[in-house]
Amino acid sequence: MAKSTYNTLSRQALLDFFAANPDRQFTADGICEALAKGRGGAGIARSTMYRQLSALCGEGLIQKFDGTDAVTGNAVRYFQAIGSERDCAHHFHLKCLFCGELQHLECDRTAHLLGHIQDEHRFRIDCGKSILFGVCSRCAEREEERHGARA
Amino acid sequence: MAKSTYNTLSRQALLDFFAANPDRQFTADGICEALAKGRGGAGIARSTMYRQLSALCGEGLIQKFDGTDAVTGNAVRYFQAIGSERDCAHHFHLKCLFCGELQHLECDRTAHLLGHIQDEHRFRIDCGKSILFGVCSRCAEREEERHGARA
DNA sequence: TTGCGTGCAAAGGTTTTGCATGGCA
DNA sequence: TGCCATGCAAAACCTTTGCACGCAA
Repeated sequence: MAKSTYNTLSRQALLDFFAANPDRQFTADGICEALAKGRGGAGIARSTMYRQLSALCGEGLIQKFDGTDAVTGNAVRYFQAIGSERDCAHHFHLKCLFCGELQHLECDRTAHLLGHIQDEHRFRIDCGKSILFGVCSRCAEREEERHGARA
Repeated sequence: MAKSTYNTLSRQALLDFFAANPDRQFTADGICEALAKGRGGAGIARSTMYRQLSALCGEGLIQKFDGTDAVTGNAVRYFQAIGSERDCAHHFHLKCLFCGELQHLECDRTAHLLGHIQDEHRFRIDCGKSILFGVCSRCAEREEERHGARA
């Protein structure tokens, strides 16, 4: 089962990084920068980064999904740890369009709706691949303050 | 309000195309090919395509979202018509990972859940930007047939 | 006539691949 | 030692931009 046979420094650095940031998502470039800083400029080459990320996805340790870079507007791939304790396959994920925060929606009513959709609408949702975008409470408040009027 | 001042052939071709395919989504490249075939090889340049798509998004006539090309695995942008009658801002969208079919989930229970998430979880979901991925009933049946056992 | 829209080509950003070298087991 | 993983550079991919020309109004 073990696909990656070698436990290299790059692999370990990535695993450590994801373990330290279980609830956040990153672009390949973002991880490169973060690791470069954390290790005093050593860093990992882009090609290695992508190859390792691809391998980790294959092993099911992280997941990848498509998105838009909030700053540049470019299409990018986001990568995020898959918590082993956390059963991300059975709850929705809410991502704030402004700050990028990812929230796990662990909620009975949502779980019930998933059952309803599967039973009545004949559609089995794959929560691990589904992300609901919107505005979190913090950013909603900030927006209201900025615009003032118009409740 | 009218952003696009000119009603050019390209613009009209795109509007016609989206009107003829309200429930499907396309990559910019896919639209280019489809138009080239439909118009006997005339077609529209890529740059024009992207500029028009961008304009139509700005006008709210179509929406764009990030995804992965099923064949190549490359990251792409999908574009889809926004039905004027249909209020896509207030219901979920289900996309089948196998056949790509997009289903509008117009359902009271789902609408209630949206209210619940906004009130209790303090998160305002933007349905127009959110797509739930999974497996539709047709493809689920097909998969069962193929694998046979394991009900 | 005015100026937006178009097409072509070149650039931009992200991700992948080839090849020689280096490191894990 | 054998083989995988790494790094560099070049390529591939999708998308955007610059510029001159054409077309809608």
